[in-house]
Amino acid sequence: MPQNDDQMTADAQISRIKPGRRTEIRRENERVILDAAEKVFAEAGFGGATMQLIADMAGLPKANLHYYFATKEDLYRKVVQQIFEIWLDAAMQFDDAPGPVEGLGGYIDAKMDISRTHPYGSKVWASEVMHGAPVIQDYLETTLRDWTDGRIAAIQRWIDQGKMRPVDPRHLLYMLWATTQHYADFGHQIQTLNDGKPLTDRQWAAAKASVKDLVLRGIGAI
Amino acid sequence: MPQNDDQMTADAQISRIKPGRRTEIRRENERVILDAAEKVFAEAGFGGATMQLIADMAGLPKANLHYYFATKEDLYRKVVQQIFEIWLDAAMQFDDAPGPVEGLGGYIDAKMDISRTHPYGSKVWASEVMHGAPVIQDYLETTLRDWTDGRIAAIQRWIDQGKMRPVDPRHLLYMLWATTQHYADFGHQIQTLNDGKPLTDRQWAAAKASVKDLVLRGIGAI
DNA sequence: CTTGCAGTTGACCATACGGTCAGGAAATGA
DNA sequence: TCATTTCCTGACCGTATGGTCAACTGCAAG
Repeated sequence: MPQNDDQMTADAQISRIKPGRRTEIRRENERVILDAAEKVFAEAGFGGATMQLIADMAGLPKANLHYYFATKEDLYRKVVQQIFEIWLDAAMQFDDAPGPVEGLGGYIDAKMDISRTHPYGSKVWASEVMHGAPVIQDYLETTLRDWTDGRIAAIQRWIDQGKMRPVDPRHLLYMLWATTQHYADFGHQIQTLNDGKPLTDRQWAAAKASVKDLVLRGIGAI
Repeated sequence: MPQNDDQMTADAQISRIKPGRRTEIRRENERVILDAAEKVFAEAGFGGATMQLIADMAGLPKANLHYYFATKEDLYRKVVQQIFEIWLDAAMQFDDAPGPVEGLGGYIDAKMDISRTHPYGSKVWASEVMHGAPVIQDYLETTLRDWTDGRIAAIQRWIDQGKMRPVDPRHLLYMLWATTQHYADFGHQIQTLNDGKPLTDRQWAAAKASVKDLVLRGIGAI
């Protein structure tokens, strides 16, 4: 979002905004390309995606993509990294929560929201992992592993404090990931089973409520 | 690698077995090709898979694949259909079960077993759905929809009979699919978080037990 | 205005891919 | 044995893809 402090009639003055025209162009184009790439990679897979398709969707000549991103792999890598960061941000919900109802409930809410707002990203992530994580293996082994260990400890603490039943924290986490991401990754199947129509706001709310209810009852936190 | 199953010794005698040599050759080769294709499609996606790769994995010349399967799409379609049938067979567990503990518990067991024995098939299915189900859309709209409606009715019956809490049967089904298939589709991630080693028999048993426990407690059937 | 650099793009290239085909090998039936 | 059908496969082809490049445009500093 560019800041338009004084929106005057002539754009000659407006063009002289803070971040500099050059940087602005670069940022905007990278944004457009990354968004197009995310969608195409999600819908066609890495192998099925073509630079031409991404270029068409971004409304730019193919050669221009290669000016901003050296190779197809490079572009793909940036897309996956971007998703990973969004995905990790949702994990914040977990921290400084007094108990499982707030911690896990908030985490489910956040992840369900991401499944709705970033379905393409979730699919790219899923596809990447399914293919053996060729470009994010190091993330899995460092960041994700550390994060997972930390949350398992947090859950174990809640168990020790008697705030929930003694369930295996690891498999509980897997269930959260699987269930919340399912609404993005298998969104097409869900839509087909919903008479071909996307879930309404009300249906999304019901989905969130169902997931939270099932999980929180399952761990005996309600 | 040329096929040299039985060299000169038993060749003449054994070749006169029941189903006819021709049919036998055809069946065996189709089997080998389908298995190789399932693995390659799962690991590389439809777009990333090449007929040459599948041929190499099957130990046959590429032209031979096109003798048995006209096009790449045709081969892919057969792979997906094969998976769909295995997947539907597991659904039998659901039928004529007196209550949710046997019905849902048995279904979870069956689907977890499939996730372990047919991880490639599960991934191909997931990939197909994520890409908008270009070749199995009709299956989703007919067979899968009918099956889903039937199971929802069965679950609702259990609810009406007071055998479980009143949860939304549809979202419960989604949770079962998501959770069980996660162990196949995200198997690489799970393995990475398990110190890079595949789950042992004991760990798989623990996973099954955790999933069943969480779900059956969640629906109040235990 | 001049110079220089970031951004833009049509045309082009080497490669790899899905698919074809002709002709040979092996099995089957009479 | 011979004729016919099925099976096998190296060589080949048109196309599409990722990537390159040289020429061009336009912004911005001196």
